[in-house]
Amino acid sequence: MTDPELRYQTLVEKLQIRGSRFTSHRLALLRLLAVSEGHPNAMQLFESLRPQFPTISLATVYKTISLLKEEGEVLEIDLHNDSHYDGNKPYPHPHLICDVCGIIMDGDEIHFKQIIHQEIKEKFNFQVHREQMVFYGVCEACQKGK
Amino acid sequence: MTDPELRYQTLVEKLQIRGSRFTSHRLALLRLLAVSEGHPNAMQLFESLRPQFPTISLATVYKTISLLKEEGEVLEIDLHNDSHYDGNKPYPHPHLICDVCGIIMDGDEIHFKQIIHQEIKEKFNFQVHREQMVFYGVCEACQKGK
DNA sequence: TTTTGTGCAAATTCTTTGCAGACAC
DNA sequence: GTGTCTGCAAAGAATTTGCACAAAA
Repeated sequence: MTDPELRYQTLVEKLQIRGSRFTSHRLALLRLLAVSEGHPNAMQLFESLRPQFPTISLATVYKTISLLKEEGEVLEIDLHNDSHYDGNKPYPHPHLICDVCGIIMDGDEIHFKQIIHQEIKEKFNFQVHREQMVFYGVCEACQKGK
Repeated sequence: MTDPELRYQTLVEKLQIRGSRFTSHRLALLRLLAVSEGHPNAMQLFESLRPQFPTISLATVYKTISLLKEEGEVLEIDLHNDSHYDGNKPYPHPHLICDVCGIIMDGDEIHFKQIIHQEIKEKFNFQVHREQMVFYGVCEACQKGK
């Protein structure tokens, strides 16, 4: 687990190098993305920031996310007609999505990645650069009927 | 590999049982989905059918796909703002997408599925019902510079 | 003061929906 | 005949874009 403050600094530095400027809205969004353990979509980020920044717009959220994606500092998770973002762990990793409560969990402790890439290389002679794995099912809490 | 004609019959039967009716447009779409080795999206299906059925509409394509999804006879692949469909192998299976030529290939001969589900069960106590795995990279043909 | 970021609204893209007429059965 | 399917056009939802103004450096 990355230290959130450290992660925030990284995001700031990446944009600094790029020559980007820092508005209060943008800094707040960076912090939110750096800290967030969840996997918000653009609307959720927008709604999270709105109480503190009532004039912020959804377009600004998209535009800043777009910068961070270019820098490889935000991972986009393509779900059905809905993109979610992970600014905390920007490298591809599996996600577990509960059909009952909708939670999106990280499955980054799963260690089959090398094996799979190897198998794909051998069977299909296909060179994997990145992957997106989403597992749908029922999370522990929902199984226990909470 | 399923026999395309057999697969077509299965799709027809599924809709028959359901009490659906068969227009020429719908039958042609079923055949296209059953036969297709590729992974077309709605627009591509629409364009494939249009030469033979100039009056067909995109809405009809979506509506019939929707029926087949309900019957579990079409697999939807959620890509970035773009859904592709597999009516040939409707069960979840990995896909390999070439960043160069854009081809979507089946990776259904990859045998790590049981292992992964087991690992997810053990590590997260998460019960997997279905999954979507997409691997992006460079296909054999494009590696060879064709 | 120059360049980039912002909010707004309009435009895009993909998909769904409502409806009157067409067609399957 | 009657109930479903169709094409069309409009509506929705997520995302992008153009632009004049605001703010950063």
